[in-house]
Amino acid sequence: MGNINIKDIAKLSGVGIATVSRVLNQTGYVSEKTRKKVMDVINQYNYIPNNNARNLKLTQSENIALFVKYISNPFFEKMIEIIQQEVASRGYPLLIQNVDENSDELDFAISESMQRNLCGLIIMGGSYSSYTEAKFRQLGTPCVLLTVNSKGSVDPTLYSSVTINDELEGYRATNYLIEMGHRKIGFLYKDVENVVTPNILRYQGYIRALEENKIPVDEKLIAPAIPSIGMGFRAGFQAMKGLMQRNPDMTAVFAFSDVLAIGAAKAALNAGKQIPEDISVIGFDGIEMAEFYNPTLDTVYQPATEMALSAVSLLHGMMNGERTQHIVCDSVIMKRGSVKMLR
Amino acid sequence: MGNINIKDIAKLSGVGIATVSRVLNQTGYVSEKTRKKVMDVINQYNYIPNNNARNLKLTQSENIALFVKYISNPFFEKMIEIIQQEVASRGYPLLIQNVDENSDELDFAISESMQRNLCGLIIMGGSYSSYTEAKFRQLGTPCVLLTVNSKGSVDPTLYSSVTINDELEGYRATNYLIEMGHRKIGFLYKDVENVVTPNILRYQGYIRALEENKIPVDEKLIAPAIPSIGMGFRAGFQAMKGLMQRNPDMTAVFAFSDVLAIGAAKAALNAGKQIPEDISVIGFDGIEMAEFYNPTLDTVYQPATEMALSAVSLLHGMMNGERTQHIVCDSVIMKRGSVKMLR
DNA sequence: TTGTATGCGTTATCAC
DNA sequence: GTGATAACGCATACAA
Repeated sequence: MGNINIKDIAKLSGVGIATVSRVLNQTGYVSEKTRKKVMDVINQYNYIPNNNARNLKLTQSENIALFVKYISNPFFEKMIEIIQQEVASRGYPLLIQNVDENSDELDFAISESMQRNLCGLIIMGGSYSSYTEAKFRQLGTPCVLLTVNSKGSVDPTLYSSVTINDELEGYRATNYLIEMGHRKIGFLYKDVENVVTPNILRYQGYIRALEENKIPVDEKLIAPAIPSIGMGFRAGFQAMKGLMQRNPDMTAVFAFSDVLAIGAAKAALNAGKQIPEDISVIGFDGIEMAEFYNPTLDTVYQPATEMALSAVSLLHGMMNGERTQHIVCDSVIMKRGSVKMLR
Repeated sequence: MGNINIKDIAKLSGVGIATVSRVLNQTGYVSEKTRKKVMDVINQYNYIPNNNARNLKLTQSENIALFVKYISNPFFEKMIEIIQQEVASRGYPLLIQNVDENSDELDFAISESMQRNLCGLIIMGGSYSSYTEAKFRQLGTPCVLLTVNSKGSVDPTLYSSVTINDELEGYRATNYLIEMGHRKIGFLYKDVENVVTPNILRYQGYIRALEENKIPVDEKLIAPAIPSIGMGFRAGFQAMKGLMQRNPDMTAVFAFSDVLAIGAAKAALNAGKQIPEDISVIGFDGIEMAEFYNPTLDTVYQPATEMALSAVSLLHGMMNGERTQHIVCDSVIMKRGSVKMLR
């Protein structure tokens, strides 16, 4: 029974209800003697204050929430862990909420924020669209967008963000392949209708790199992973199979995520190809798994730790009245064992 | 500003506060005309009821929480996703909480449960120790343990559980290697002092298989992954390096998780060994990544989907007054490309 | 069918 | 130093 409340504690320790509250919250004066007396009772009965009542009274909770679109994305794992630790170290509990594919992450965040009186929130994943100024105003709670931004369509003082320059990094990765002598470069991405996500931006970077190098863009080389299979290994595997069939002369593949890249690599290996001898593969994200794959995968490494730390730090700052900021982190191309110099 | 409340809505729609509440909760009678009128105002002002107040009043929330020890364990990913979907499909929001390494998951759950008036909870990961009857009684909320149990030290009507038989599966995996002709079998596990976790049970199964087959247990072949490095790929990598140095004649390795197995495989590959020609590797869990590794990894596949579904189903049953249950699922040894028949 | 009044467990403002 | 007591926003028994 968790039915024991502050009134019970007050009665049991023979003091007033306000005194118990003071002991609990270390606010106001209370003599050492009564403090000890009350604490004893609290410990004895294992009393834990009810947060709902507390939050209701304070019209604000001490809860920070993390909304994650696609919580099973391995790239998010590390960031989730760090965010959790950082938030905890600042004395707040972290509520993690998965946002399912069909929900709008900001709408969901607004709803949850109002319902739970959140004091701050981080949105990770998601898309660049659907973020309107009205929504941020309605939210009215410090908010940090992680890995996405609003593309400048919203007053930037309404939220903070931590991102990378997806278009630029996609451009760089493609350029790297081109510099290594590749011309027939496949691209694996996730097709989401009418929604701007990081992978679309990376795709744009891919296109730009080709065009700047006067390499014709070939539709056949571009493979949207089948949405129904999701964004996992299997999607990369299937997409790569089709890609190889359509393009026997393809020498390299750029996948918009490491997970997709690993699926693609497996498909190539299964087809009897060697990596990188027969086909080069580069992924994106820099998840640990890419490092331990066989062969070790080249990838565009996003500084996940730094990004997560920045996000929490920005949020904490905003909660203390500091200004919003928009941080764009640099990625690094990890040149390892899966891209071969041609000729 | 989320400062708009039920009283405002009542005033704005020219009705009483109770009527708004009735409209909101679809309880009691309310004429279609006023219902519509109220709904219009609600939509217009984007009113969202305050959950803290609601939960406080109801002395119970509609929140189900999932406590995960080591949320970054890839094996948990899929289960988290399914649990989230299942819980949502039953109309409850799911709060996911990571339990950090140093916290006792049950203590944490008790505290959170009381603070938030949870109506049900699932604990995933964690250890077999520390679960006492007193704690479950204090919890007083439907609770399902997933992947661990209390080892019979607690009245089984106080909670439900969904597990596999870790000792037996560890035994089977080892036996499989022995049947394939291996005798020098390394074991990779995570050493946690004085705590019984699934990996200790798998270790016991390993020992039993050796003993039953009259294979001497060799301390040199047993490698605890360094705790400070964690349970990730890197830990498996490092542990395997030491293992290979100490045992040049080792022909097979059984890792207590796929993640550890992948790290170990990479270490073997880096040392110039072929898998499975020079050394066989088998993991545990059956994460998707094992299937897409190169080579495809043999593993003890845990029915993650089934386990997650069962957990939610049991919890839901308990919330409706049904009895507790203790489900032990069967694992399957996936025989793929990383174990070789010796001679 | 609708409105009023009470209490859920806290915190904080007062008096004492 | 301490103890009543009024909110916080909502659901509901009860009266109308």
